This record gives sequence, C-alpha cells and structure tokens, in this order.
Amino acid sequence: MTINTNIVHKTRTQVVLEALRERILSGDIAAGTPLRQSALASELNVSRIPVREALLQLESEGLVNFEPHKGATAAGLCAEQAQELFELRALIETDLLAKSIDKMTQDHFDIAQKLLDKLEASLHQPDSSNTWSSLNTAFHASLYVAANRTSTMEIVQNINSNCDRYVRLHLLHLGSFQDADKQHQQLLDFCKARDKKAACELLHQHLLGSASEIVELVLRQTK
Amino acid sequence: MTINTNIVHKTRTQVVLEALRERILSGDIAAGTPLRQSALASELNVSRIPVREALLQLESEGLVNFEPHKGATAAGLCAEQAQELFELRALIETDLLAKSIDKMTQDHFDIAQKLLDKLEASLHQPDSSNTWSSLNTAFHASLYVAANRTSTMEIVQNINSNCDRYVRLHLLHLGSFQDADKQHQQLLDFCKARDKKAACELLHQHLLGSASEIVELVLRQTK
DNA sequence: AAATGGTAAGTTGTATACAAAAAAAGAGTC
DNA sequence: GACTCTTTTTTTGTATACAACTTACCATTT
Repeated sequence: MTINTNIVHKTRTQVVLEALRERILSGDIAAGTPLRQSALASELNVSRIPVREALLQLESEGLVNFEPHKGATAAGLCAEQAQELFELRALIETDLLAKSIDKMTQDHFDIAQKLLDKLEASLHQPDSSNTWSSLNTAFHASLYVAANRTSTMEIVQNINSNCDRYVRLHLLHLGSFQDADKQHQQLLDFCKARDKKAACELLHQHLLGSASEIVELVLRQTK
Repeated sequence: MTINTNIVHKTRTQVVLEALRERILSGDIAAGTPLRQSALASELNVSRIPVREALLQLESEGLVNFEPHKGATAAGLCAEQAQELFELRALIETDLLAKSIDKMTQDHFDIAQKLLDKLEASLHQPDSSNTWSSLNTAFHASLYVAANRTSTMEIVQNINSNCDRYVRLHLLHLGSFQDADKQHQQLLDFCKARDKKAACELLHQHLLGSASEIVELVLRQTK
C-alpha cells in the first residue's frame, strides 16, 4: 500500500532541508527572499525546530544567509562568487582528474558513459533542468573517483552544490547545453585514451567557459 | 552620541558552538568521543536545542559526525584526510598567493609582519598551542586578502579549520615550530620582494612539509 | 518636519515536554 | 553458552510554550 517501503526514516529536518535546497537551487525561491521560520513550518507541516535546523545547514552550504535574531534569506546570486567558484573548480578538478586518469578502469569508464548518456537524454525532455544539473555533477564526480580522494571530493561536492544555482540559471536561459555535452563526451574520450594533458586542458576550458557565460548572465540578471 | 554597540548579543548556540569547537580542536574532547546532547546541555547550562544546533554546525565544519537517531561523535583523526587537506591547501593557497602578491601594499605587509611577530612571541609562552594555531591561520590569510577573493577565502578558512586539529597535534608533539617561523618570515620577505615564483614554491614546500610530518604523527597516534 | 522615546507587533531564540527511535537488558528456547 | 524475541532504558527528534530581541508604529518633543 505504501510506496515508500525502502525509504528509511528520514527525519523531518532532512525532509525540510531537501525541500528548501531544491526550491532555492531551482529558483522557485528567488535570491534574497526572506525565509520566515513559522511560514515555512506551517507550509511544510512541521514545527519551527526542523525548519531552523535545515536553515542552519543550508547556511553552511552557502545557499542561505542566516543572521541571528534577524532571520534567514535565500543567498543572492553574485557574479564574483560564480567566477571564483568555477575557477576554484577548475583548479581542484583538473588536479583530481590528473590524479585519477591513470587509475581509471573499464568500470569507471562504463559508469561515466552511462551518466553521459542519461545526461544527453535528459536534454530532450521537457523538464530537464531538474535532473540535468545533478547528472552533470555526478558525471564530473565519476571521473574523479579513481583518484580515491574522499575528503577532497567532499569539498568539491560542496562547491558544486553552490555552482548548481548558476548552472541551472544558465540552462534556463540557454535552453540546452549541446556544447557542454559535446565537451563532456570528448573529455571522457580523452580519459579513455589516458591523455592526461588534453583531458585537463579541456576540463579547464569547459569550466572557465561556463564561468564567463554565467558571469555575464548574472550581471545582466542582477543589474 | 549614541553608543552603537558592536557588541552583539551572542546566542547560546554560538556560545556552545565556540566552546565545543575549541574543545575538539584542542584535543580536550578526544577524537571519537560520543557527544551526548543532554550531558553537554547540563554541563553548559543550556537546553538541548542550542547544543543540537551547534553540533549540526560542527558537522558541516567536519569536526563532528552527526548520525540521525544515533548521536554525534567528535570526528576522528585520519592520515589520509590530513594529507588531502594539506595538499588542497597547497594547491589553493599558492594560487591565491600568486594572485595576491602583485596587489599587496605596505599596509598588507605591515599587518602580516605584526601577526608574524605575535606568532613568534607566542612560542615563548607556556600556553602557546591555544593561540599559535589561530595566529598561524591569520598570518596565512593576511597574505591572501589582497587577492580580494571572498568566496575562495571562505572555503580556505573552512579547510583550515579542519587542519587546525592536526596542526595543534603537531605543535603538541614538537613543542615548537621554529622551522615554521623561519619559513614564515622568509615567505613574507619573498612577498615584499614581489618574488612570486619563490614565494609560491616556499609556501608549497611549507605546507607539504607539514603534511608529511603530520601524517607520520597521526599514523603513529592512531595505530 | 525631524528627532526622540516608548510602546506594540512580529520574529527569532530557547526551555520544557513528550514522541519515536535505538541501545541495553532480561526471559525464554535451542 | 549462544541465539532470538520481548521489555526496559536511554537517547534522540520534534511540538509547544514562552522569553528575548528587532522592527514598526505612534505619540511627544524640539
């Protein structure tokens, strides 16, 4: 009868956290919107406690600004931040990729390819922006797992979570990322060929290219 | 003449947060120790709510592992993590330094020098490990502010907060960091001379050198 | 009108109380 | 004794209630 048989006891805090994160990332909650605890609580049918805890976690993820006694707001979009985050990704992810390439096995390639296929398929669907972004993150991550760098990956995922907002904005305005998909496939091919230099170079360009487009978009948006 | 009090009322959550962070960083609360909410609450004369919120924030800082329904524990020390974090710092901080050096003014040099003097002075005091580490972090940060990279600095500070535990352990076992201080002065001198290459090279060595000593120490500790 | 001051309303912060889950302790079986 | 299943205890999760802070409003004063 119940659909959620294998869902194991999510706390309300987690439910609220995921709901709010998605709403902010998707733009459903616009940048700068004040996030009133009681309003969110009654809207999500919980008390203020889980809402507060979720907001606190979102603050540490950088998606929310939480000021004591004042309240929380959805973090604003900022061109400088976007530029910095993507440059940081370029720096760290090329390093990860360089460390990963030699260790990648056929299994890693297969997993990455499967994600890439899904990514491409998602573009042809109407409701793509929801899924494209997380698949994009997953694809990138799949190229680095062989480096076996748990702590680094955790930090990268965190940075990515922030980039997500900008990527979704980007996608929303462009309609599709055909260039990105082409670059992704090429990137994976370079990995398969173990061409470290070419792969890192391409990844670097891929990220900085996104950055400059996004920065321009944000500047226009927030002006 | 209104006395605009910049002294804001600290919430109990913040007080608990700082108290617990310091205890974990200093080793007063050992790695792996279970952190019982009620125990901490009564010990700090607050209710469990601020304790929970502080634990949640410490989890996002990486100092605590928080498992739903199970409870929180002080995060364990891990050689791999230390290695990764210091390598990451080397990667990001050398990049920051390279971007910063050309923009540094006399003011920046003065501030850095002042921090360095304090750092050196702190070594001659009995209770050094408390202050040395935060001064060390501040000194490093002072070299990068000119790069004017807010978001990047935020992430660096976060990584540093995790490194702190390892640095303090290091200091505790070595008794002093005379080498580090010598390297710090040399680093600042390179900055003053605008010798980007030498400064970055030294910073890189400085961080990786610490890393290898710390890794060895942690391996011995946790064995 | 601008500034001051002081209430009132709204929002956040935290203590308390209770519900739910996990861990620990017994009771019975093999 | 080891194992399973129940029962008890401990610990965490969350709703509610109230206290503390901030802001907005209005009266008073200059």
